[in-house]
Amino acid sequence: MKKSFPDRPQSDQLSIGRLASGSGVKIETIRYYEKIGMMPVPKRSTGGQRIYSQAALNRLHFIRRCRELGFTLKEILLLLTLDATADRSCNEVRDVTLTHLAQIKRKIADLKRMQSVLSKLVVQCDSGSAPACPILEALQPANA
Amino acid sequence: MKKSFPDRPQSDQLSIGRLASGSGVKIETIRYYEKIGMMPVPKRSTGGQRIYSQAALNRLHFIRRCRELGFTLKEILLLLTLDATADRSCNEVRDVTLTHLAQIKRKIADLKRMQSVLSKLVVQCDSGSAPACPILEALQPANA
DNA sequence: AGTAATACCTGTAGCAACTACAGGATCAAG
DNA sequence: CTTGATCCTGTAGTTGCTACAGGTATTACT
Repeated sequence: MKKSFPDRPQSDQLSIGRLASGSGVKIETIRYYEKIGMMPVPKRSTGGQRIYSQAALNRLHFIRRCRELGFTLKEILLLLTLDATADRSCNEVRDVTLTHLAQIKRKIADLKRMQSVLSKLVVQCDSGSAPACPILEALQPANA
Repeated sequence: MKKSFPDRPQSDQLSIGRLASGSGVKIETIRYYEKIGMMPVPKRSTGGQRIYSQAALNRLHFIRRCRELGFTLKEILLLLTLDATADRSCNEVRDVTLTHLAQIKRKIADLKRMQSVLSKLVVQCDSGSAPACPILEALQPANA
């Protein structure tokens, strides 16, 4: 009775390949996520291949976006479980995000310091005023 | 004739512990560096314990500073061999550094983007104007 | 229906740059 | 001479993947 396409049995039945191309997460990474418990264990075809639902795609999207924003998998798992818990978890989500934001700010500050140090060294290098390489000299413990 | 201290046999003879405390690099890390060829194989005492020279301390210092500036071990090894090669290696050192600087700039830009996205989300959260958690919603693929 | 080209499977090992044991041996000091 | 600190080797864990190898399933085409 159901007019299901043979190649796309149901619109919410996805092979791992489709899930990968649909989410921008590589196949190996999806299997890895399954292994470490980031993604639930999916159904299998009679031949043993993984079959995913739309919900899996949503979850993967969420994970990918969070990763792009620099969240660790642990943090993302926390966000996902908070999401499932629902209720007044908003504050906790906000806390996770704020903590993460603080880390980002620290990293930016660190990188800027590096940038400034290295830029100065390169400028000295460019001026060609030094007899030896000023970069190497600057990194030496002293002129021992 | 030499008035050498028993606990510091020669001023340039260092145990791995002293090398560690003197350089700020942990003992395990020093052994790891030896294993992967970042640090040369040191002499040993009759009992088999590692004995380092001042030169080893200098090298470790150099490595640590470069690490603090975000260079990878591979890059540092390159810098060290360039240093040994001496000659007109200054340009090559400059190239390594410039490449690294470009990477740093890219990282800063990425982090700033993250920061801006996350900050906006938290602000929405703070306003309390949303019915559900705006952070989680924003990360969802759509309002499916 | 047959066959070839994909796509998928499991399991393992590798990457960077360490860190953390376990289970001993050695060394310095009282 | 004994205690306690330091050191030894070797292995496994961390994070977040990626890359095989060697085999099975599915799909597309004729």
